Amino acid sequence: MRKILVTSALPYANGPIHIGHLVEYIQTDIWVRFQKMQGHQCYYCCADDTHGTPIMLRAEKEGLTPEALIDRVWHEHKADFDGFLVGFDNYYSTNTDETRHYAEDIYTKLRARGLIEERTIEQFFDPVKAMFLPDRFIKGECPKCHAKDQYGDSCEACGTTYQPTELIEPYSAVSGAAPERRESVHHFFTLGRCADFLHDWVKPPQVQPEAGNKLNEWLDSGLTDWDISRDAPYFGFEIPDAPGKYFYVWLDAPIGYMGSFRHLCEREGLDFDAFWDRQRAAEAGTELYHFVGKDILYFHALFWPAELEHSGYRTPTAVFAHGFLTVDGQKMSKSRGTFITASSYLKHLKPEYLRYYFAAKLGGGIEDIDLSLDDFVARVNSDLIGKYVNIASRSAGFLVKRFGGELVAVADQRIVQRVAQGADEIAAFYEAREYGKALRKIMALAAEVNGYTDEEKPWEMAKQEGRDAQLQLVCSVLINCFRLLTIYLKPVMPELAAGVAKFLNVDGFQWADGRTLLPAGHKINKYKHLATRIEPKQIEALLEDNKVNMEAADSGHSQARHAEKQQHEAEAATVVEPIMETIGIEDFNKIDLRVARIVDANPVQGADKLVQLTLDLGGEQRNVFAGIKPAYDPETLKGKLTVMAANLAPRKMRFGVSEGMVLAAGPGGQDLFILSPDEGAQPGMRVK
RNA sequence: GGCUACGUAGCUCAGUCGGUCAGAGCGACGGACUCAUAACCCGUAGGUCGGUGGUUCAAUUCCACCCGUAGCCA
Repeated sequence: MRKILVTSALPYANGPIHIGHLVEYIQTDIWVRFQKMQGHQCYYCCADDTHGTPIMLRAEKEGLTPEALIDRVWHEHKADFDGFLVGFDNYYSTNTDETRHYAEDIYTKLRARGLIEERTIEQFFDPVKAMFLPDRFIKGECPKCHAKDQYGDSCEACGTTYQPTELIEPYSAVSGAAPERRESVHHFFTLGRCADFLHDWVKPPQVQPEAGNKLNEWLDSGLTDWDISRDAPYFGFEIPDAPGKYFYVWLDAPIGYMGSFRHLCEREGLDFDAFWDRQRAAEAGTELYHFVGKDILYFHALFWPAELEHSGYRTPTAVFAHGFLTVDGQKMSKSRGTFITASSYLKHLKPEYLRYYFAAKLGGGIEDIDLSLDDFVARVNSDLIGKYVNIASRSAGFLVKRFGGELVAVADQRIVQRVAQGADEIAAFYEAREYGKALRKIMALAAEVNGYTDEEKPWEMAKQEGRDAQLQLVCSVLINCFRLLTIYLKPVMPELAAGVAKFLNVDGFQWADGRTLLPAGHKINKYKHLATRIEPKQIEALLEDNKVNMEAADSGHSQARHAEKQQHEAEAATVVEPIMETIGIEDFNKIDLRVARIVDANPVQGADKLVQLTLDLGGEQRNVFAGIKPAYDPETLKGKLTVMAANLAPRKMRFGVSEGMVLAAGPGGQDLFILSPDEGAQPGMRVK
């Protein structure tokens, strides 16, 4: 049995969890669930990252103490993670005694080894707020392209990077005051002296090959020492032997992994040292893995192992980096509504759909992944509902109605063996974080099972005399295959798997259960829908929700942080059609617009885009064909109020006569939005 | 600017340590079926594998350069 400790990067406690963050937590959670299913001892620890200037200022702005702010955000984050079935063994905070203890411990040991140096540096100081300013809190004119209001580290207009001291007419983003330059003593971790160790360490399997390239680039250009202290006022841990100096948030963030695990150990009586002490960990053979975004590799694959190595702790077994998330091929955008927060997603859609889609896109590398919304809907619906769930749906009815839900033995059936034989390959894919390959394999097996069903034709057996035994066999085969596929999918879709366990009348699923089958005589329960399809409307509503949310969203500039950069997206200008030539009121009045109720809506046989609408105008009913099928499911339109052009000449179409036109906006396809009047409007009312 | 990735069918992506590897899913089209959440099954899709050169008997797969996209430059 392996003994494994796994972490995801700590989310910063100044903003909500969004789907960009979730890539990592879902990726990690799938891996952890897989390890647990294997019967390994595996712990998943994480925490909120709570320190630093942004938190301090944010709390002040909201009239809270930092402690109150981080407490509130902790509960928000925890609820989001619970909602997405991210099963931490412990979700903690960095602002805790445990984390303080290890921060001080590591610092003290590094210092004893002569790896901490004090140097005087010059920094911008805000005379009004009486505080030193991080680069991000200084703004000014870009020295190169002269764009105004650029941040202190880089220009968003021309992309140049520079020192804050190079800004023209700098000002404090906190108070607006002109900053002064002041000297201060800072503490540095002399990373440069760890280069030899890091050269050896930074390579597979500790890091992925692509990550190794990047890290070597940094190594080869020489490591500069790392400034790990900040001056008061600062929300964080005071440095033991340096009053008024605090640990920089990035020093104690990874140490939060230790703090969180320590807390878990206290609670469950685990041996902390067996996972962290260099000697003890080597003896115990424990493993330590960090899942992180590629943007924070520097911290996790250079600073962090160097700190650990030189303070007597074990180094990570591996750091697994992943890429960023784009939505429909572009950075998440608030104006498009694709900056989707975890909580808003959960209001509209099941978490496991996103888990499935991310898993389908994830591999072991550090490439970015794209959430293509159309593809998301199509993939979830066709893979999960059409292929996988359908297997249960098309066999359970016969079994329950005809045989009291009782199964017969199927071990000798070829298709069952085929599915069972996939287990090792799929397990290897999960282990290597090649979830996309795992799911491809699982769905290929599901397709084979559906093919088997079509060959056997159980529905014919059901109608013929004397073929009961055959029918029961085929359906037992299908249920057993469905069970195996569910075992394979469980790391990705734990809740669905739990539903399947109930349906199949079993306790639950471990990976090893894939080596056995349901025994003859086992009875399953009546089948109820295990999952429903995603309607395109749900996606629209989700995007709409997040467009509204943007006002409340924080500008979120802070230190480099997973997915944080994605908040700086450029808002793409929407192409607006030119306004047409001016008309008089008399021209406008020629168009008779009426409120109409959609009393019936049906797809048109033989037409891809048309929906046949029956519209009630108060007194009369109209038949109207509207080309809105790609955007609306006819079912969802029934009963809605909308607006129609009522005096448009009837037009004969291939499918009948259209007596008017409903009003809709948008470029077409799925991006089509029909108008609807506010509450209180009645069918037949004239719109003017 | 330097560096690192990526650019394969309408869409989302596999794949090639150089030679039957030009693929899958979705969409589309045609057919079949009706057990199933109009799901499932079968067939069709002719895309110069970003562009231009080079190496080679042979390149989508190696090299160079160019174009485009993303990221990194602590």
